[in-house]
Amino acid sequence: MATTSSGRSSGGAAQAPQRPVSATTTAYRFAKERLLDGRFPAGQLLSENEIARDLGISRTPVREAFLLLEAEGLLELYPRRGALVTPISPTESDDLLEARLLTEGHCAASVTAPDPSLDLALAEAIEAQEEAVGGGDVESHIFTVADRDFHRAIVAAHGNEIITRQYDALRDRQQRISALATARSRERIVQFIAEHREIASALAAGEGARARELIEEHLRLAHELARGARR
Amino acid sequence: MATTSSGRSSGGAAQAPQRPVSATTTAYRFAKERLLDGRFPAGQLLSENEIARDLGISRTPVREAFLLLEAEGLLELYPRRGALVTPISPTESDDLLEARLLTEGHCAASVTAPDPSLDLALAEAIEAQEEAVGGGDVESHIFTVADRDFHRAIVAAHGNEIITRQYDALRDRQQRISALATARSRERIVQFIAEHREIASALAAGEGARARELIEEHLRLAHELARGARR
DNA sequence: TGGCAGCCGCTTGCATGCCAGATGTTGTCC
DNA sequence: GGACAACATCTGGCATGCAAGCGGCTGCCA
Repeated sequence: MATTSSGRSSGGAAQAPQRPVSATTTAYRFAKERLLDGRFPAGQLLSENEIARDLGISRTPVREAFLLLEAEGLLELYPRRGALVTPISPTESDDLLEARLLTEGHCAASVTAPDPSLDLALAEAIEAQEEAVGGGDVESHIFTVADRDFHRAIVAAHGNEIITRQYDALRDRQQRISALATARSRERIVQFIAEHREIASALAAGEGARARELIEEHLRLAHELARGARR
Repeated sequence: MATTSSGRSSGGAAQAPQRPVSATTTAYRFAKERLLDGRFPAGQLLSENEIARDLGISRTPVREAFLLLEAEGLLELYPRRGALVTPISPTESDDLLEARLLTEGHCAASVTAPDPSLDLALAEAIEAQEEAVGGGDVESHIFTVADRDFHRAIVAAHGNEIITRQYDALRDRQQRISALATARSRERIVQFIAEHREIASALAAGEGARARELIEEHLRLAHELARGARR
């Protein structure tokens, strides 16, 4: 129950038996990281050859990674032409917001009694965010990761694996969009954290319905801010 | 807007420029079809070689198809061991029901005014089901396909591509489960069609909230029946 | 008879090579 | 000068080959 992301997890290393990491996984992580943080910008054409060369592996595993990324909607493969970084559709951001509202709202609302392990996960995520802010680390990944963890914990606590998996895919896509635009002012971040606290305490009280409302507000606000920043 | 399924569509052929169909796609369709209809039963170990031989292609495209199917949750790849047809978890059926209730209910409820093109799609699906029943064709795919079309139309009409895509994945997984068990008595099918009619007319009247209730009832009933049949 | 070591055959992982489709370019002709 | 045809060169699609991990079988030994 600890994988961060879908499929070939990149995070949550732990100290597994240290399998040498397959070349396919290497290529997958390499490309996905760049797709999500914007180093491979939407509309760019990628070539298997180039990435294979960069990584010192053959085209085969790169090709496999591309296939996976296409299935996730991050890449579009055009036969004998190349791999296009999926353009961000005008409605994508709205569509994602809707899907998140639906999913997170549902999962939050299903909380009707305190759940200590959820509370713990939320507390940890909040703490991580505060540390990031305290350290002036507003730009780093830390904040983003902790934000994901916070929201993911709510969904995961609901215990529906299928929904959780689909939710992870949503976050991946969203991360790519927000990489474009997120104007992270310190005040906003502080406010986000405050909202997280409120949400967490509603859940700790077993008040799922209230948590749902707070989450919806929170997500909408973030959405509006991002939209503003993108313009 | 006509693809039936996710990714490398298997249905909805239409008469595209008749691209020769890539070997990867061939392998993908071949395996997916068998995964969904139960000819590759849960727990079975598949081998790239065998399928490649059967299809008269090399292992490479088969391997790529397997990767895609793993991403869809239909297969689990174990390094150097083989591909295991994902076992059906005890909660999978419940999880799917919940996800469908959430998604379909949401999309249906969003209908607040009549939508002629939705009405048409629903009518067509209902008609196809009746034809199937009339022809005594209760066991055939026709009924299943039309059922999918009916429910999918409601989700697709909502216009959120991301949600629609995820919904398709849900249906794929569900099809695999119901292939196991669906006891199709004629009376039940007739009843299902009647319920479809009710849902369609609620939507035609722009009464999304009512349609939602009907859908929820409808799905729960089907779930219960399937559960009973599976025991 | 029970346990264990070594082997054999299975599997996939991945590199490589060949080929065909697609595109941009150049040279020619009007 | 503009249009078109042939070419050069890029791309990926897929077959093939080799190596290495893993499991089960066999045969030895206690």
